[in-house]
Amino acid sequence: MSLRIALLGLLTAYGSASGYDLTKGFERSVAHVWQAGHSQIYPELAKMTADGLVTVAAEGARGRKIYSITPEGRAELRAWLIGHDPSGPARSEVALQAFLLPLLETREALDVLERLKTHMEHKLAELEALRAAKQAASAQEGTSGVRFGDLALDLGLRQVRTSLQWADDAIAQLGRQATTEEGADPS
Amino acid sequence: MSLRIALLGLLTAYGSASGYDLTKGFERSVAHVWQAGHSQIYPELAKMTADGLVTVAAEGARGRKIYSITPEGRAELRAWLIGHDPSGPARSEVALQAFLLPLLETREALDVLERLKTHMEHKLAELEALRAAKQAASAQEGTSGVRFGDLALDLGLRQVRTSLQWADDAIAQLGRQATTEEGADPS
DNA sequence: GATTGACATGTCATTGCTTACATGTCACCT
DNA sequence: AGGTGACATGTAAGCAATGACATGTCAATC
Repeated sequence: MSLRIALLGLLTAYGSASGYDLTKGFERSVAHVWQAGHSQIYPELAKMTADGLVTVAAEGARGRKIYSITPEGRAELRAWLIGHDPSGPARSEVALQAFLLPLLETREALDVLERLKTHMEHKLAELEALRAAKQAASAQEGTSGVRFGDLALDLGLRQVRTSLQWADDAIAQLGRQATTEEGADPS
Repeated sequence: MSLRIALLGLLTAYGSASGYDLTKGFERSVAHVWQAGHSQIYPELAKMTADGLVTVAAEGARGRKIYSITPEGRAELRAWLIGHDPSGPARSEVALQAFLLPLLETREALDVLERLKTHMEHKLAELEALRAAKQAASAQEGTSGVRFGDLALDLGLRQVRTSLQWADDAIAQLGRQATTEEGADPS
């Protein structure tokens, strides 16, 4: 269901777009919020056309099909935004690793945490680059107010920073434990 | 793959357990980290038995099968913890709603944010209850140090708090925008 | 003229996951 | 004796998602 919504949202933002454009859109702006490859997008667009949520407005060069959203599509999107209670299945590989970490020896656990931290630093850098790019783009036009995707980007940035902090604190905590263990048990 | 890991992890923690026990375990402790119903767990246990990662150690009353982890299973779990780079597909319905929020009118967007906030407050309460229960349990025994699931619970709590903060700030920001709009356009 | 690479759209097999169906045991209460 | 509800294990249909396969156009470079 959510894939449909994401597509309808992008289509609203773009006015009209091809499957290819939307695939690129997923790689860029929405990537940190929802993911989908072209092999999922093309069939979904076909289904949505059959359901009357989008239409092929025009066909361009190289078999390019340009979709645009229909009133039914707009209604569907609106209804989801207003009425949908997010219950997204909590599935996080990072959290799972964190959960199981005490199964490892302290040294090994520290290594894993360091790797996780590096990973998060990369992600933070990506998101900050994205924000910088957005700000540069919006400075050119005189647009003001909250723009498409801004709130989600802010949320993403905050969450990555929180995760980083957690990793730091977890490393410190395990580090303390390791040294007291050494002191208590100098084998 | 991650389901296998979660099962191996729980099995290590419990020593040995039936499919039913593991299903309950998913509802309780791991719920905020990974989810799975019994219809996914039973077949997976069968496959893992075939692959030699677990064995049926005993059969109890009511057809109860008690599984325990094998050395191969332990190795698999260890290898994943140490070597797996978490790349978990970023798919969050909350973030998607946040992303698309500017498509709504300010008033409607504020309503959605309030609902999200309530939702997050419930989740926060759940996690805090879980933490309280854990602390009570560990106070009875004299266990010290970092326990199974503690780090993940801490991460979860921090992330929910961050999300709540974000919601509050987003509400404030949209609220300001709404009042300036009224002032500029008193139709 | 040939190759490279971005553009552009699709299918298919497999795996993961959800929901519903289906069956049966055992303890306790009435 | 019958009902309820926790215990216990499975199967099957169908949707969602991934990764690999497959095909073809067009512009620019070599």
